[in-house]
Amino acid sequence: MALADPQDTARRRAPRVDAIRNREAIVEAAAEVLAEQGTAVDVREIARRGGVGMGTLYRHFPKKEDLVRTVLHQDFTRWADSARRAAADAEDPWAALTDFYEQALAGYARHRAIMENFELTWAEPDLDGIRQLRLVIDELCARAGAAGLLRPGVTTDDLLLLLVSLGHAVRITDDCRPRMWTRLLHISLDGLRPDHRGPLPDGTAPVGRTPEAPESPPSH
Amino acid sequence: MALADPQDTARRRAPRVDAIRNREAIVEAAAEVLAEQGTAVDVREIARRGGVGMGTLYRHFPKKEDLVRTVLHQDFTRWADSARRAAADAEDPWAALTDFYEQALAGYARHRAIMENFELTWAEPDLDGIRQLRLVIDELCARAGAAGLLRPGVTTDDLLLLLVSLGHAVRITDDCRPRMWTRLLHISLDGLRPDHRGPLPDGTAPVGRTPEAPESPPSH
Amino acid sequence: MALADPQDTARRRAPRVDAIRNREAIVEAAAEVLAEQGTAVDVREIARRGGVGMGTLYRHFPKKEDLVRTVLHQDFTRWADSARRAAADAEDPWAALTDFYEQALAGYARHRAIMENFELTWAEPDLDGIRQLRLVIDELCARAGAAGLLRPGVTTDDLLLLLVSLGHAVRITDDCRPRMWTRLLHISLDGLRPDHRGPLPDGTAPVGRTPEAPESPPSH
Amino acid sequence: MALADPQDTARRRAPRVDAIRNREAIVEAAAEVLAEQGTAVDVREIARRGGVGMGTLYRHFPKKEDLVRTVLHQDFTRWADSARRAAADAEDPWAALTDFYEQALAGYARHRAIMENFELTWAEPDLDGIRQLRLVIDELCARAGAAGLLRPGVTTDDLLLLLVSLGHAVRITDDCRPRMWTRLLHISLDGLRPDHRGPLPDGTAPVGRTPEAPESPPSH
DNA sequence: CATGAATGAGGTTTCATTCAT
DNA sequence: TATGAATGAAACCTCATTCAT
Repeated sequence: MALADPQDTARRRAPRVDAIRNREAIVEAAAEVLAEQGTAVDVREIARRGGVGMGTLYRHFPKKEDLVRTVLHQDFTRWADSARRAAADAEDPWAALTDFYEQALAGYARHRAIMENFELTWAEPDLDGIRQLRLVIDELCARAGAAGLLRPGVTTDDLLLLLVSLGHAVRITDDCRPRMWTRLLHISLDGLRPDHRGPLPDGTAPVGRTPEAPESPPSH
Repeated sequence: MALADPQDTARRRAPRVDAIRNREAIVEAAAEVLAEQGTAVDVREIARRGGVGMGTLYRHFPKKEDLVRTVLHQDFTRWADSARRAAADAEDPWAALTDFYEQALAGYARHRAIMENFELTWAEPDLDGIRQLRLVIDELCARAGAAGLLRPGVTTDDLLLLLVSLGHAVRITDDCRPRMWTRLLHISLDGLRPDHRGPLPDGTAPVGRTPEAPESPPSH
Repeated sequence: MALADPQDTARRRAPRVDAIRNREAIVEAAAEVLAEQGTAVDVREIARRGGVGMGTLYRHFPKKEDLVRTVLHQDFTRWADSARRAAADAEDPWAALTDFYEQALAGYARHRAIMENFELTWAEPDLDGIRQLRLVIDELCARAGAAGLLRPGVTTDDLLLLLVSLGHAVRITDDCRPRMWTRLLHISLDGLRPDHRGPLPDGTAPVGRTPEAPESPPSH
Repeated sequence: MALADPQDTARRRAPRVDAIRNREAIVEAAAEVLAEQGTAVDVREIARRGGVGMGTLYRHFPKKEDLVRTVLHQDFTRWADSARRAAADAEDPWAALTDFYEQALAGYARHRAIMENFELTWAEPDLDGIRQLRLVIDELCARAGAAGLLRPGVTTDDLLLLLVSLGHAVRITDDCRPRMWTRLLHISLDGLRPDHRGPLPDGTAPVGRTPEAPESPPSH
């Protein structure tokens, strides 16, 4: 049995060695290109970089979106995994949280496709890869909250939105002012500290002072 | 010279007047469309709404980007103007600052093209319209700082980046969770308060705890 | 007024001269190609024969189907018109009917796209061009029936189906046995003569002798 | 020879037996799919339903057309056989003929590929399967003719073309007006009756009244 | 000078056929 | 020998930009 198995699987798997290599090459190439250029890339560019023909690509991923989803799922998952590990290593819940942001922003904020699709978190909340990341944040939030290190009322959604928001900041400043975003992160994290006991708005009322004549956007 | 010119053009009244009207119609239509749909919009849609032909549009703006820049310049300028007025009306420097954010985010964050192109603030810092907005923020920053209402070390750039960053948050949550962003604004503004005396990073060193193995993004 | 009009229209129409010429060239090329090859043709072939670029074609006809419909409408209409004229010229109702079939089959049965789309007569009965043709047949049917020259119970639908059916016969024999179909037409028309008083089935019951074990098609 | 061969292959059992089984599986699957969807079907669908790989399929049938021909040959043959049997059972020559049409149209007219390729009867007259069907019709024709039940001059080709022609009628009406075609069959069969003594055209001259200006098709 | 028609490269997807395993 | 992955030429359609009128 133990002997037969390798052969048996070999028989079945023989043709697949190439396919698997190709699939991986495609996914890898796509991950590269999607990170660099976002989801608007030409599928041919992916095929070219993966060293495969269009047909091969479309055999593995019948629609461009399938490929994009696969890559995003993979990258989100990797991200979530490494974040989980880092959280486990952290000294205290607050350090876990700050490390998470630092590493997320230093690492994944350049991934155009990830950042592009992060916004779907609210519009289409169950994109599978994002869910995993949300779980990580959920836990970070709970731990810091339980330890009394987090401003009361802060939710996972708040932390997630902060992440996306800062991710955008990273992307737009990264070329010219490489770590300028760390200042913003610092500020935001301080705003999350528990010594701010002022209640957060419920997401329905305006913040700060209500403007009497809420300056409207250009009339167009 | 200064005398002859107006007369000369006045004599052939039609061209200049029409041209100006057309130019304005184009810019107005473009402002509308760019606010709604962002820079990816079809140029023909702009020409159609402006009631002019493609040729006219391209005579005034040889490249799509020229038109986009013009519109953004205008809209940034208008924004800066209204923000300046609002700042003058505010009771105190802190209220001026919070009002500015609230109104900016409630109003201009829906302007797709503005938000899309805000990122050029750092990549291409002299987009003229943005400079004006920056001046307004500069003043808000200075006033709040002088009144001791702002955390030490906060710069105009920080406030600008916060604006862009929150603008992104608005855009991605606006459809599903209309005012969720107010919570993030609250948090960030609290982080800007002067009771946070911890120094901000200089934009070169990592924030929080230095990660020993700064988890890198996917190797691509 | 009479003077102004030409100028006025000229002002508006000037640019269109080309467009109209192109549109006509496209339709003409499409008519050719569709007649020859049916609706499966490559759009580029049409553009090439029309001497225009793809963009021009798609400006006039945003979808391939729009172009196909336009051509079919035009060709069906022409057909219906000429058939109406021919019917008016015919000596008697029977001659009108036989002439119609003869001419239809000699002329339009080679038009692949027309024949392809004829089958939609029942599936999608209101394709506009076909309706006109149906009216012609309706009249032929009524006249012949009123003159007692047509077998009782024959309907427009019967005549239309006969036309499509024989059209198919024409297409498949045309290359090798050019006018073989005339024999079938002869036979069918004789079957339509009023001396056949046997009632036609109502389109629900089997014809001839009911097969005890109605030989089924291959079990697949 | 007859003895050695089976033994020889039996010794290396796998190749021949498998090959035959595969070939049959392919043909069967193809018959199914071709009947359902016509010749435009994707080859992979056939391989999938047959449970074989593309390579196997292409080993047996180097071109898609080879497979199509094989299937059509088989299906035509089966059809011819069952038709022959039915003809033998029929009470009289006329019943044999009408039964043949009724059954053919009720059964095989839904076989998309058969109907599609029936047209090759004249273009490529020696497709072997069709020849067999032709023989059946030949006999039906001869028997009915000999019994004086058929209009003089009617040929096997006429009957064959009628079959194809009505088959087309079946296909295009089957979905919406399931048995409408029986009326057309009735009419055509009546036109074949011997009381129509009018000579049939020889397939070269126009039928009915000669149109003075034989309305030509669109000038293309 | 205004018009809007024309251009054609470029994007995604399908499928008959070949070829490495 | 069987497998099914790989190939790549089309096919349809869009849109920034140019050019004849």
